[in-house]
Amino acid sequence: MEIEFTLPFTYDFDRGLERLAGDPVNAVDLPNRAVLVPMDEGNVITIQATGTTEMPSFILKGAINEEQVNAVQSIFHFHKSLNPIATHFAETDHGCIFKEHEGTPLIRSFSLYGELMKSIIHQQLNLSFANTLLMRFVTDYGEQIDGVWRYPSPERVAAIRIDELRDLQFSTRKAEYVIGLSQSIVSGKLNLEKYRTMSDEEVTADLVTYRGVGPWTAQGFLMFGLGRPNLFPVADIGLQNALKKLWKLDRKPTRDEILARFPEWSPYLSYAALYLWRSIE
DNA sequence: TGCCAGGAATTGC
DNA sequence: GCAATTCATGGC
Repeated sequence: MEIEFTLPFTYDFDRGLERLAGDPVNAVDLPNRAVLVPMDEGNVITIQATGTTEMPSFILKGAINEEQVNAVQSIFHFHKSLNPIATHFAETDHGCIFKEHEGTPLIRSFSLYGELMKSIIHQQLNLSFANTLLMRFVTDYGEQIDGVWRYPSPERVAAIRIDELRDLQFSTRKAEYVIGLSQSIVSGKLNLEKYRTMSDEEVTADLVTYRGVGPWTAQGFLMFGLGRPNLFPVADIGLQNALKKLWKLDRKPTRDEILARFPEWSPYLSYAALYLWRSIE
């Protein structure tokens, strides 16, 4: 199945793609403006941009049914206009960062489980080393099919011994978190799909009961896993550094200084966070 | 070289 | 309860 379509709103696919390219697990082809999406059903869908930010158009190839087309359109935020977000930030008068990233979508992760594993692995590590660790995890235990890496199944990870991950340079705790969460999924206690219909607060309250998941990880999961628009991980070092730069401070902003801006950015806190992250990449 | 990194659990008072 | 410490190792 091959589909061509246009979007009736501003959409900066290239910026969205740049962000996806920062994750080495993703199969992104920046020069050709394309990305491969591994689907749960086993096939791979290709999205390629053919238009511009102002006149976005795309070719979608490889879907096996209408449901997959809808799923992908939801993942990429093709289904709903981004214009209200740009309008909102224009009115809050917070400058150049939000204006500059106008039309940049929050593209969801292709796997809820993968997003959770990635978040755990990224905790408290510099991005470079975190990505090295993540790629070791995926290449050692996952599989590459049709040019795209897939995360291992929770079943596979649940059976890993801690010392195997230690050999990949995971800390003991990080190994325990990754394996333990996978075991909870295998047992049926933790059901990530169930979160899709729950509120941000309900998902957070449940997620943080699991060892290895704190507020930062829960908020990241909501943003990038479920695509929720109104979260801002105040504990995030990257966001603190981005605000330090934006506000020209000689120190990182305090929690209260950040919280004071929430009313202006709400209900699009996630986009404020996304654009701030992009501003220091 | 020493501090920091897109945190969270554990310990100590 | 809340602050300090620990985890682990690469990056700069």
